Amino acid sequence: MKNERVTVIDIAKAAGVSKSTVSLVLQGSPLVNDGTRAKVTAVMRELGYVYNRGAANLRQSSSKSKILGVVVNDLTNGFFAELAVGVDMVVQSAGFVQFLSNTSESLDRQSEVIASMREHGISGLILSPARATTAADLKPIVASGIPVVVVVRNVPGARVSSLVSDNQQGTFASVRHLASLGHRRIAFLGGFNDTAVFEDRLQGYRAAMAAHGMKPDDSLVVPSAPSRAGGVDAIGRALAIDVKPTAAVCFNDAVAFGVCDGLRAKGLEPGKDFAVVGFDDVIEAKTAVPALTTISVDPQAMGRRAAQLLLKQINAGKAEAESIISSVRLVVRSSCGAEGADPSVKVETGL
Amino acid sequence: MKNERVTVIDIAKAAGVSKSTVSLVLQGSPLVNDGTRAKVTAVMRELGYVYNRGAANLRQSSSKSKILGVVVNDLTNGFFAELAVGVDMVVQSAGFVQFLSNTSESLDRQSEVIASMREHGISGLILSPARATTAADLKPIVASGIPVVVVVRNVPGARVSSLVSDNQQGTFASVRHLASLGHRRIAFLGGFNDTAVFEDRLQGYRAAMAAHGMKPDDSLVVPSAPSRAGGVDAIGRALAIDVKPTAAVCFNDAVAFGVCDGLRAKGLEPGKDFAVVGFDDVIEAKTAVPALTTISVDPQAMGRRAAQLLLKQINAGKAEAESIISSVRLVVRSSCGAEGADPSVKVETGL
DNA sequence: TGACAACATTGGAACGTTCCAATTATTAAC
DNA sequence: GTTAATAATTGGAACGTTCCAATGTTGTCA
Repeated sequence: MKNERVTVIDIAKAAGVSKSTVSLVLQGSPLVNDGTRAKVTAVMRELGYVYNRGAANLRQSSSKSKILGVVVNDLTNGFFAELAVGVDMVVQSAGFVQFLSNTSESLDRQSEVIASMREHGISGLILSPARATTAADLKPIVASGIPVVVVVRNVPGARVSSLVSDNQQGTFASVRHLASLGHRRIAFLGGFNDTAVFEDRLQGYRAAMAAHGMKPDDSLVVPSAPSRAGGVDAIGRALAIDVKPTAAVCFNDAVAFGVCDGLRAKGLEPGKDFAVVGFDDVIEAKTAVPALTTISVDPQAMGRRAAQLLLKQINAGKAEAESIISSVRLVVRSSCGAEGADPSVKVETGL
Repeated sequence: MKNERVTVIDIAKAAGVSKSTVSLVLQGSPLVNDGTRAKVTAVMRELGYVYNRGAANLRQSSSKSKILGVVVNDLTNGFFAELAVGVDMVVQSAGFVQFLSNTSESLDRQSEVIASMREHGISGLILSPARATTAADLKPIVASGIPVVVVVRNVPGARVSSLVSDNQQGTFASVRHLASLGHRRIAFLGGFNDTAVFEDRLQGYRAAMAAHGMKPDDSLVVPSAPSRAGGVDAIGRALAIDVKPTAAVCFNDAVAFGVCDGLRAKGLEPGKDFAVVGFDDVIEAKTAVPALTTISVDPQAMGRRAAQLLLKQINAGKAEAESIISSVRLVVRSSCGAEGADPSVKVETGL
């Protein structure tokens, strides 16, 4: 009972039909008589038959393996865990199963796991790329014709589909909200200024500043590491300029928390003496003191959407690259000093 | 370049050897001449050959598929995401790849994903079982001889290996710590009293109470839903008894947060007027106000350990069931009213 | 020169499935 | 009662690899 696999031939013998008929039953073909189908399925159950997809894949085109690859850059980050759960939902209900691997931002690991997944015959890949991933890194898998959907971070120049959140819209909404509260000196704090995400968020900030009649002032833009420590640093520098800001749009929530720390260290109360807005809506944003006003991106919905897009491409048989920008919404809490003050600026999430 | 797979035969032709030799190279056999090996690998690189593990698995014993299954009950919970990352680390460095699926506590989904993974030929399974999983649910996969390691929650009666955290030791340490701070009336709050985990934690609590000369008093044990709302409820009932407790060991961190809420609602300040200890050390425990004193279980280390155990069993070829209890440690913060007061009670994590 | 290792290489069968073309059984039509 | 059409079933080749037994190639020694 332990060593011997039950195969389609064993079933055939026991049911008194040929292996071809069993195969037909397995695929739910309408060609086979209802009586035989019933007998065959009964025998399968009785003998404890387990379908061997490996063997099936060998014969069929590899795009029918019913395996997806999911590669994320940091699974310890709640954002990506949620994303993975979203993917998992639609993957499961489509009868697929997913390889999931973590790269910890390492390009080498990323290449390795993608290669390994290819050997196992994935029919598509969802990738949240490690930092500094280039189109060249994706070349092999793209050339093989396996559909790829890149999420969260774009890979410029790669001929793959992408699904990123609307960074510009996000910071635009943040600035608009702060402006509606009367702020005129609004800083943009944190983030490495050599990344595409930074560029997008900064652009949304600048557009909104212009749209609300504030003249551009680059001394208000203070990059830093996209971390809590970076936030402390950035607010320190921002408060050292001539005409001090009264509010800040931060690169992400981690920076925003750091900004709050830095403000308190200078005797200022975030949400009261200075308005702070984050980006991401991490779990702590809700429970922190003060609760953080931020841009929410609903990673789980993004995961679902990415999986749907990928499955569509797999079924279509050809990878027509498609770019989707997923909308975001402003969540007003207390760190901006106006809890629930301006619900009109909410941008609804798409999907 | 898109449709045609490069096979071992193509390599053989191009390199002027037989497919058998190419296969030998693939397996790193010492039989093959260094010159030929070099030529073959060169040709493989040149033609962009991708090893087809599916075909290989067909020929080999299925325990060499280099695929592991990982099934968790709730990936949105940071605890399990960390666990998965731990598993991923050792899985990757062993050259394996993992299927990862989420069951959302659904037994049906759990059965489905395990069946699906079996069809894909996993050589082992790490399972964090959905609530109410029984030995019968695991029967098919256990009978097939595939090694299974159950983590976090035990499945009584199943002949599988298990790795759970030391629940008894955890609550024992909590009580000891509270006793060292002078508390005599210590309650045990929250948790469904029909689960094995509840039983374990309660037992540790009782043992410690006895060990520190406090007589058993079941009115101090107040079960509830293992959630924030359950905690509010439990502390309400606990404060209604004759001789009120002055401290509580909570079933988990969620309950502990609820207990803090409930205390404040009654005008009591947690950490000052009443000592609270949690269990799990979720991320928010550090940042909450007051920061939660709790029992930390290091899920990532648990994941690594589970994966190592499973790989060991796969390599051994036979599944000798093995039970490991992973030690935990008390993290003293401010909710117990004694930040850093008693470092001597720390229990070091194993591994 | 022949015998014997040691080393390299090889053809073919096997793994469990799908797919195709071919076959048989059943019914319908004239 | 023959033919045509439909329905149900079937054997065998194929998928890309591994493994086994067999073969070829050297070199060494008597």
